[in-house]
Amino acid sequence: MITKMSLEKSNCRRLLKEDLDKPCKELAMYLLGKILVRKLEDDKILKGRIVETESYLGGEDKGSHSYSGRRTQANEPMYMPAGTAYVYMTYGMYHCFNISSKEPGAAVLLRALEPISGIETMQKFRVRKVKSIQNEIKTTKLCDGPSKLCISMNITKQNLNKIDLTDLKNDKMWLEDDPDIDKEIRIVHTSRIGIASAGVEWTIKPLRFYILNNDSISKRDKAAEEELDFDIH
DNA sequence: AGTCCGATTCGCT
DNA sequence: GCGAATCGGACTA
Repeated sequence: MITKMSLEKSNCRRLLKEDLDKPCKELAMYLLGKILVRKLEDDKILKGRIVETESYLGGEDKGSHSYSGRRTQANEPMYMPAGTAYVYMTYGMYHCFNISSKEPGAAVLLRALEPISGIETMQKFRVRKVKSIQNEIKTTKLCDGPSKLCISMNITKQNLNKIDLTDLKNDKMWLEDDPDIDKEIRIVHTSRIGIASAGVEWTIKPLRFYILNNDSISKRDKAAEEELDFDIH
């Protein structure tokens, strides 16, 4: 019994400040394959493997909330130390969850997770409010979007904005190494989603990253995937 | 105090 | 593929 516990512990190393203290783009790629762990009020544990991320740089990045140095109460977490949660509300009803990077004003948006555990609980959070459709959501569709993953893992601004994911005293949400990660994963680099108003130049920059052939991706880019194949063969 | 809009999702066509 | 839902907060005056 004791053996099993220590085994689990060594397999699931919690990520620390030094692990996340990386430049934004580097952090976005580093986070792929890592496990996001959420502990609910009732001690239920939810886990999902990070499979899609986006970098939002500071300063010159027209797609970023911190474009041209904009700094407000709402985007303050983008300027906080690496590993800080930046949760904001969008469209008046959804949340997006970011992790701040080493550079002030730059953060990584989590766009998709592959559900690992607590899937029944995620289903409950995702239950539709409309009565007409009540069929179960496919597991791969539970967290295949930035706001869907927030709903599934009960991530809200009120809950978790500004928490330090690397603080060992924080038991609400943190990151872990994935003991089961496939070492052969290939990363697709492509354009970001939903920032058309930032203009083409900043939309087409390859600042979105996802794990090739994963079923929980929000939006595949077949052209970029073929390019990747070409590069490798 | 008023306006404008979004790093989205969902249901329907 | 399209339009509606829905509201906090930045920005303008």
